[in-house]
Amino acid sequence: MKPRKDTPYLDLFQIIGLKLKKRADESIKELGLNAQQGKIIDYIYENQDKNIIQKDLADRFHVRGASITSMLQGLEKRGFIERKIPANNERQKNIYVLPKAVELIEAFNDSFQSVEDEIVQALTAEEKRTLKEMLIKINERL
Amino acid sequence: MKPRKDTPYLDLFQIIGLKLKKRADESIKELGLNAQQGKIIDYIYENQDKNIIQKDLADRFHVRGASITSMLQGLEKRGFIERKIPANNERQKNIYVLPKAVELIEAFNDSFQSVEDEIVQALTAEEKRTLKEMLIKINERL
DNA sequence: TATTGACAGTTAGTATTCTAACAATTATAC
DNA sequence: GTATAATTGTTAGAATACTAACTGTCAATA
Repeated sequence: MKPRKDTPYLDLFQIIGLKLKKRADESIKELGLNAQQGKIIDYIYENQDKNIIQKDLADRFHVRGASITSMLQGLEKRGFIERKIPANNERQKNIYVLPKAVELIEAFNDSFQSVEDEIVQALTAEEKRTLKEMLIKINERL
Repeated sequence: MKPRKDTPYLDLFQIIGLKLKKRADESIKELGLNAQQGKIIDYIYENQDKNIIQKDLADRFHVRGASITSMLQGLEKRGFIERKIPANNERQKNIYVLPKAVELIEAFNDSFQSVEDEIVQALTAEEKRTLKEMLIKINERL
């Protein structure tokens, strides 16, 4: 008899990832944004002094350049961010957060923190440390 | 100074989840299916003697009923599965895998197994056990 | 048994991400 | 210096999952 195929890690990561996405989306829904948009605005806000470009966002969030284009066009149209072509390289666009978005950052960071807390609520401090180490190790090698 | 907001677990789960989705999709791409379709076909194959209905798939894979309808319509049109309304309940549809799909199951299970192995490649047997326990605990409470 | 509510699945329309092909700019190599 | 290659971002079109509204069927109850 052939050994049963089983992929518990793959399955668990997929399911947990899906659940977290839904929780995070739900938690900032009232702000008119989804979790991905919130995370991106926060990242731009924290790094806009470093002249980040769209490619940096694509790398950080593991999505394609075309997706970033589409997302940022939406956020720009709604007045959350602006994009400026820097003087030294006309291929690029630097990204900046506008006041309308800055107002929201604290609120959705609080929301994300709640989801974060839910994830590890059942773990001891020791377990949390171990888990974080393993997740980092897995992510690095993937 | 206000404490820095930080959500390493949320971020790591999202990134690892995304990477795994892409790996799994890539690994069975040549079979003309994506990972989700492969997982669903495998699940149907393993459970078709239990008279599973579309709702079971929605629950197992944490997607909406409408998404299952759309996915199964596609798989049915391409000859991978069939759906039959059972005699005892005309609201439901039982799902069965057709030979065309059965042929592929072994191939994409091998592919999924490779991705599974990549996830935990850098962990010891002890660490793997610990990780699995923690993931299960997290998933249960989410 | 008639009404009401729950359940299973579908449809229409929206949002997000993807791939592939492309344009424009900058870097590299000869 | 010029041709070639790499980089950055955009567009068009496809795929997938979502919500909300809907149909039809079954279950509960009064």
